[in-house]
Amino acid sequence: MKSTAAISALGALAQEHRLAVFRKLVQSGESGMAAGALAEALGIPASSLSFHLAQLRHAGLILHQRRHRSLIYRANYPAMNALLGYLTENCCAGAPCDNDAACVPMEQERQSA
Amino acid sequence: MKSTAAISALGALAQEHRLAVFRKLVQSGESGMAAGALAEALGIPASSLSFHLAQLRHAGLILHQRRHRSLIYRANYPAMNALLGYLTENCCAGAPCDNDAACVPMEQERQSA
DNA sequence: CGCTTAATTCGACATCTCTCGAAATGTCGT
DNA sequence: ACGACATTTCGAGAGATGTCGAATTAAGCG
Repeated sequence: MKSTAAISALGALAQEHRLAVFRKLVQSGESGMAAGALAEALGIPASSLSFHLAQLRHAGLILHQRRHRSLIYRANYPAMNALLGYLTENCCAGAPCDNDAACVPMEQERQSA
Repeated sequence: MKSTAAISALGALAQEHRLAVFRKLVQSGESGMAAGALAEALGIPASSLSFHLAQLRHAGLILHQRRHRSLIYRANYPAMNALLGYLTENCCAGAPCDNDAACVPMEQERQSA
């Protein structure tokens, strides 16, 4: 990961609403959440949320796909892993995690069914 | 770590010059670097650098102490660990590193003597 | 096609951020 | 105390970011 990409990703997460959105998407796992559902859950006006989703998307931290009339957003786990990797390699002493567990979707949500 | 602290830390790192400063301080290990040395190494005017150092300091990511006429800055490793911990816990699936290695100073710089 | 729902884009505004020279502050050597 | 050095604070301007209602685009249903 290049430092410009890291800066984009850090900047995308460095905002109250966007961090909340990203956390929510991580919690919702692979199935993700529709924009409207996010807006209601977080109490953010649709147009404001749309702005923040675009920022997260440009930073590569989230992905979206259309399902019927809704746009479903979900966390891009590999991107988050790359950010964590960048930070541990470049901003720590290079003594990070050597297991490859890292950043994976929260499966427990899905397997509850 | 609270999410407000995480946002401060993320915001502090989400800037070209500040990320460069922090990386430089990580590289320089426990001994740190003086503000002037940083300014010269990174080609940033003193007053601009001072502004960025203040941001990093307010975010808790760096520490400083006076040595003779210079102010020596150094990375606050525990703060960086806390940020990494926050991100792996809240923005990943809670399957982070379970070893406690994490973020430690780059000792190889010092032990070269 | 026309209607409804879902979401984005536009536009205008307020606010925060970054930059950097000049002035002020703090520290040391003599 | 004075001069020189290291750094910060001040101040003003340019530019980026966040907000959100209104208008627009897109998808599905009858």
